[in-house]
Amino acid sequence: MKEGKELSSLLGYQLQMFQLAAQSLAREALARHDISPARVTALLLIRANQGCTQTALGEVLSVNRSSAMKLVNYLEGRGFVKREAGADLRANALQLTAEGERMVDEFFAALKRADAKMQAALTPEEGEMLIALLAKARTGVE
Amino acid sequence: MKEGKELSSLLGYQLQMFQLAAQSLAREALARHDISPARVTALLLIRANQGCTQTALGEVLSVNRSSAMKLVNYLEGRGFVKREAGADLRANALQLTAEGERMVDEFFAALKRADAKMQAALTPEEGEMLIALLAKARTGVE
DNA sequence: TATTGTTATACTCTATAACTATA
DNA sequence: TATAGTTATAGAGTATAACAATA
Repeated sequence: MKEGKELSSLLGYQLQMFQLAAQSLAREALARHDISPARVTALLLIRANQGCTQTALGEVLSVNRSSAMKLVNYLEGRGFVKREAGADLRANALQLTAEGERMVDEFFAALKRADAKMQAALTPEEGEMLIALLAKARTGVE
Repeated sequence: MKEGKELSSLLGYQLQMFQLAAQSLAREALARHDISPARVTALLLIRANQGCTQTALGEVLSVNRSSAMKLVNYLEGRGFVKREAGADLRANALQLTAEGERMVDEFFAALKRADAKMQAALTPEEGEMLIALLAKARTGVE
């Protein structure tokens, strides 16, 4: 199957296609832990923002309150996250449990290995450049 | 919300986050045509590979035969694609209809506009570099 | 009044397994 | 035997709308 010049020149297309491959690698790397890349991302975000609310977490991940709740339900069910009472009694202050703290390091190491595979065809400099360009481009959209 | 150094340095994370923003722009750009970016991608692939099979289309898009079929059902229902008999009587040879040929140009123009917005924070050279790096990285995964 | 979390419900996308017709 | 398409069914993931508690 050819892609054609037009399709190849679309950033959106290259993004989508590489994301498919990247997702697959990340999923594979986490398979033995039986957790998805998206859920590990949530865990890493909670660790970097202890005490944050479900709504704030959802905003970063571009999902609504309802979906954020299901995400936290799952992480709580696995024993990685606990909901504590915060200053605002309406909101849950999210915290990692001891188990969550321990596992998040393992998950992150697995993602790092997947990351290396994603960059197999790139030099270290190109890999850094790609990460930097993605981060920079994102600042222009939000 | 902070991202934390670890998360920011993950290619998989930057990819996922930028993809969310990019998807949103592409969806917006196509909203008045009531079609998703993924379906337009399929249309563009069929145009670049007239006579291809559903299975081949699905492989490129990383979906199975069943999902590829639903995709083609939709495109056929919209009148953009027709299933013709090929040399292999088991397979459908996919072709764009006249309507499909006409609309695909409009869809592509809309995606081009979304693409420009995705690159708003980048110089033209950086945009080209990003596209090239994504394409190059992908070759190393497959 | 506005916001957080929650619940119930529905929609989209994709996967699996079994069937058919060709090869 | 193997492959392309099809069908029926099920599973994620997400969205919407309405409700309770708190701000």
